[in-house]
Amino acid sequence: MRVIKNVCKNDAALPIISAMTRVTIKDVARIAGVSPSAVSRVFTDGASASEATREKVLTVARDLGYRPSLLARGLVGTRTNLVTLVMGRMHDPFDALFLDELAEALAARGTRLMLASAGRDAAGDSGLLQALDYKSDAVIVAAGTMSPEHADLCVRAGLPVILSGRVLDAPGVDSVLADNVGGGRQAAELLVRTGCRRLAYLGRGGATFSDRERLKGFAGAASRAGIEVATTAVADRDHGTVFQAATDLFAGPAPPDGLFASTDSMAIAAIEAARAVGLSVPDDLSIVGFNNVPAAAWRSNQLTTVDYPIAGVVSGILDLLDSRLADPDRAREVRRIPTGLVVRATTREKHPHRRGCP
Amino acid sequence: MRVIKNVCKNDAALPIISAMTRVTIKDVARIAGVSPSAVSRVFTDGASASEATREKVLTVARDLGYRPSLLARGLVGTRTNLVTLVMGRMHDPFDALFLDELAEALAARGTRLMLASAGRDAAGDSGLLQALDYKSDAVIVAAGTMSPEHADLCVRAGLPVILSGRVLDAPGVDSVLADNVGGGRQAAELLVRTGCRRLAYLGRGGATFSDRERLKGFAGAASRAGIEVATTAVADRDHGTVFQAATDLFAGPAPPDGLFASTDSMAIAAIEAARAVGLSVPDDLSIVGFNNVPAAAWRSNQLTTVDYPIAGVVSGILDLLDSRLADPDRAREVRRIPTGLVVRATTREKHPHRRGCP
DNA sequence: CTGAAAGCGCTTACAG
DNA sequence: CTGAAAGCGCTTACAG
Repeated sequence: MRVIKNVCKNDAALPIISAMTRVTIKDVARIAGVSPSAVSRVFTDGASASEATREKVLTVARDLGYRPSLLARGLVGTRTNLVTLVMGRMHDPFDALFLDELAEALAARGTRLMLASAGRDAAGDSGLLQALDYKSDAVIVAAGTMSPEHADLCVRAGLPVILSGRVLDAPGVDSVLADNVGGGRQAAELLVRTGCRRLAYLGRGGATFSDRERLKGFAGAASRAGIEVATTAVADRDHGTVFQAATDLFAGPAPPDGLFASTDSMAIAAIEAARAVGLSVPDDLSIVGFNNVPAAAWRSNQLTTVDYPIAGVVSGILDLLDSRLADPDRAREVRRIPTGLVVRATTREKHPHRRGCP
Repeated sequence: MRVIKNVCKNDAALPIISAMTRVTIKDVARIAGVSPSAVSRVFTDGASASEATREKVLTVARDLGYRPSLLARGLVGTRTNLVTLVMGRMHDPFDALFLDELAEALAARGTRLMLASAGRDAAGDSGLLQALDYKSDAVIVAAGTMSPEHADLCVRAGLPVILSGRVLDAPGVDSVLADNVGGGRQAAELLVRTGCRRLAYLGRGGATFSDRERLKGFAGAASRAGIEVATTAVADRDHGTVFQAATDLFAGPAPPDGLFASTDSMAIAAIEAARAVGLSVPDDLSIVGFNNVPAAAWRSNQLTTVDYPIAGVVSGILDLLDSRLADPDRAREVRRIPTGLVVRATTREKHPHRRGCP
């Protein structure tokens, strides 16, 4: 390798990067007339280096186009500034919103992001291993169900695990999530308040953590109002499947007058199903979604929904990341970010049945 | 560090990973009674090791929970099996579809994916630098506009650059993209064929590479049919902004009877605008989108659109990646993947004005 | 097939 | 403030 160094001279006025040959700390040290240690210190925040040295090194580094190898740094250093995110397939527009916000926030603080698909193994443990293999500072798990065993393995290995959107009662494993239970409650209270009496929940049949929590909050609040919730479960979150399930529900023997869907995507499919069977929304049927994705605001949907506090969840994750890195032994923390209701046109005005009351 | 090794004994029947202490190749070598080189060979495909050695090493490695450090491997080896993807903000559902497919395809071949936001700098050069810093096998650029200078820098440094959705005429820089021009042509031909005569293009005003190409194909085919295309540009791709622009266009002095939008998202906003101003789609106005995102198929949209061949583009990228790694000096290649037309309900039946002809 | 040695590019105590 | 030395965890020629 070294043999061909400089065989191919630069012909342009660009940094002197010979083909295939990386500029190393030694090159900079040699040309600047200092030791590699000195160069290293100049590139390390808070390390001691005289102004003269700093200037010499910086100049040479710039001229040579030197950049410290993150691989070498990671190998020897204690922190890599790298975080691994375990995600599932991004089948819902919401997933992109979340990833976008997280990626942006991490980039803003100079943290690199590596992706690992939860993919085949439900536990997403291949993602954890990948995080370990690259010595990630932490792994953020936003998909699948993590087993306590795997979580424990990571924590022992010194890899902080932060769960997004799910909770695991394992020592050292932090969680950040939207207050799904609260959001479900808000949905139920809105529907009840606006006169709905036959409430239904359209969800994944408990297939995901969020789905279970949202139903719990919804059913709980409904129950307090003396209403029992009918649930419809759909195996696949695909639009067509949900549309069909909703159509069956609406055309069935006990159609609801108030529906809460696990996600906006499902709620939108329900709106279309309502139209298909000739139900008027919100006159015959009120619908509430969850997430507040852009499509919820579209003119043809105007979906009332529970707003997922993405920014809050993301900053919660960064917060917990910092805290955990600062103190690896701190107690686990679960942070639930409050949701808000965004009332649009798929629910009725307040108190329609109280019209005329004082 | 080493001092605390084994201070905290394992209490469970899990691999022996002492707190904070990584199992290294030396540990495995020592316990297996072989040299580190031997262990390395066992973990290297196609390296020579006797069956006895292999078995011993593998057993010990499993018991100890040993995994080769990718950092160390990357530092010393010639390939890292790591690819960096430069993406912009994921404001369109399409972005998630693409990333999802790419991530899945890379994972399937055992390649790790690192994310770099194009973010602030339009050139996305920070992403390139990040790719360099981690010794990525290649960088896939799917956002922003890359300057020839930066591309050249990467190629010189031995970092293959693969452009997705854009083309750059620089040596060694490969590209894969949907045939935008062809797609635009298909849209125009469909509209003309179904009787539209006043064609309009709703796009980003040439802000992106795709936008320019789609308009080019559309306007070219329209021109061959003797029709001049009116273009409407929108600065922000936000739904509300597009809705307003489309409303203005439709309510303006020269409303079109056939509209081609740069993306499905924009086309859907246009559908809603048409409804808002009382235009009937497709009777008064035909609309064609681009991408074929899930929402295009929704009952309330039923959007006729040009299908973006995501799978084809992704496999093209992997293909070019392999080729480039196998032969770094090969000529640059631009691969355009054919698009297809998905005809739904926002365009008319064929030849409505020829009704009665033989 | 196998091990000793050198090296990847960097940082971290350690003396000065 | 500075440099020599050791080491991070691995692989790659090089002899055997």
